[in-house]
Amino acid sequence: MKSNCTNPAWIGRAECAVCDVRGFVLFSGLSTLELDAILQPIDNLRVPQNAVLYEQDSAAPCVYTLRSGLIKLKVDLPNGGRRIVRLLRPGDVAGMETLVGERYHHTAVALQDADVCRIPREVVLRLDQTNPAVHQALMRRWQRSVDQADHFIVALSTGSAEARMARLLITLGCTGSQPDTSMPSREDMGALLGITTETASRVVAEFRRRGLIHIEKGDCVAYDHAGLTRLAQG
Amino acid sequence: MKSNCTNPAWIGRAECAVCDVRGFVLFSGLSTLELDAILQPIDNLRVPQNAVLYEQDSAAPCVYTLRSGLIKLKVDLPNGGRRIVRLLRPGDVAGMETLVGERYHHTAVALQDADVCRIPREVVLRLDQTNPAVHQALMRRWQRSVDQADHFIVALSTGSAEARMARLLITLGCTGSQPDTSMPSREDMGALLGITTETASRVVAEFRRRGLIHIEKGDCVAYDHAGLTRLAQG
DNA sequence: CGGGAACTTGAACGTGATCAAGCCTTGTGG
DNA sequence: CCACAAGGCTTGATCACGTTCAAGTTCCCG
Repeated sequence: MKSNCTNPAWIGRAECAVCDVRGFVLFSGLSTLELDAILQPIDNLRVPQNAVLYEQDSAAPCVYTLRSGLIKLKVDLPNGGRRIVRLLRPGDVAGMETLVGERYHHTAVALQDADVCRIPREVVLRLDQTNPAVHQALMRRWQRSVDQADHFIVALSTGSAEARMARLLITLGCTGSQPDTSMPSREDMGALLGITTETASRVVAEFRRRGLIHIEKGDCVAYDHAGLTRLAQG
Repeated sequence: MKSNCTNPAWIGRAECAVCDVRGFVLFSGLSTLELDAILQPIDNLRVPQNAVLYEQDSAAPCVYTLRSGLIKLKVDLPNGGRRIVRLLRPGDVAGMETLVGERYHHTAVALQDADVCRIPREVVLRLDQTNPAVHQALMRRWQRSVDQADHFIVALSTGSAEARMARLLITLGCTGSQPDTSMPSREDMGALLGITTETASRVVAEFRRRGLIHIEKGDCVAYDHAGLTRLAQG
């Protein structure tokens, strides 16, 4: 991880003003001038795949906005297992619990190389109080977290393994941009859906045989979206 | 349901100032004077058991604070089933999605007779902008929703039926006050845990045989808290 | 090319779903 | 006050699905 925003010599600083997430992230309501004023304490970090962004129950001084990549929030279970409770994509915010509490509620790990901005709690709180647009954006983010959590309950923790997997693939595809998406490991899929790694593997294999998905080199897939939607029903 | 706060003749209006939830609900930061000024558009409702407070996807003009009782938020599944995604207790807020959106995301139904205050979106938004304490309270409520949703994923949708049921009973017991708590129907338990009504019934019966719980007249239980905790592990 | 991790596959087992009765409680009308 | 109907709860028998444990296999990286 390297830091940028706090380095006065970093010419990339200006990039924040044109940052491609700027339009839909926390500070979208700020003028370039305002933006510049608060950039000082903000760090831009690269989080390599599988790196831990923060650990559950550790002190939580900062929130993070995701500029690119994919991040999972997981919870460690008493019996040694783990459960993934959220997937964050570009534009999402991680660690908002710092705004009303002391510690992180999850462990955040990059599923794909990620690019994040680290923002001290105080900066967000101050902006939240002074700038209505930021405040509005913050409320939206919070509601978004709730919606995503609900989606995990309703879509990814309900019904047969087959139905859950279909819904997961559809959810991943919703990233929008490309028609194909990179796939998490079978182990992560298991932790996402509340099933074992083996079952995840079997279901994916079966989907492949039926021609519902197609795995190219590496980890990308193309869908028979209609067929998956049918399976997702239950 | 009868209305109170909007009725000028309602002497109970003063009760809001001494309302027992006042200390830990949205408006805890307001003076009695401020409180009085905003009371006008607020309705106090009684929601009988099994009554619907609001319907999923319907227009959402208001948020509701729960003063007493128990409310479930459920989602209807494409295949006809339903899944309960949250349980609200006194002090919780329902329908916060109205603050950033147009429609309710769940159907809210009273599990026990409930007493709620209905507050128009505009009132909350205005207070949120003008009163820092209200704003702070709102953020806490939002985070609380997220935490509760996470709990449903991690505790109530993970592991064997037995473990889930144990965690549910512990969660219900956490209401705190009495040592015994009223139990939801077997059907609701199923919808809470993502299992069938029959399995819910079997597990409860088995718990009873083992002396882990005890069901008195009506729908109240007393726990062997230690034993349940052991089962909850996995 | 070799070693390791992730993935795949198989066979046996166990848990929960399903379908189908029966039972108990509650409320209603004769 | 009893009888009966209705809905929720319980229980049983069977079956399917997912877990578990144990090999293989493939892929990737050094």
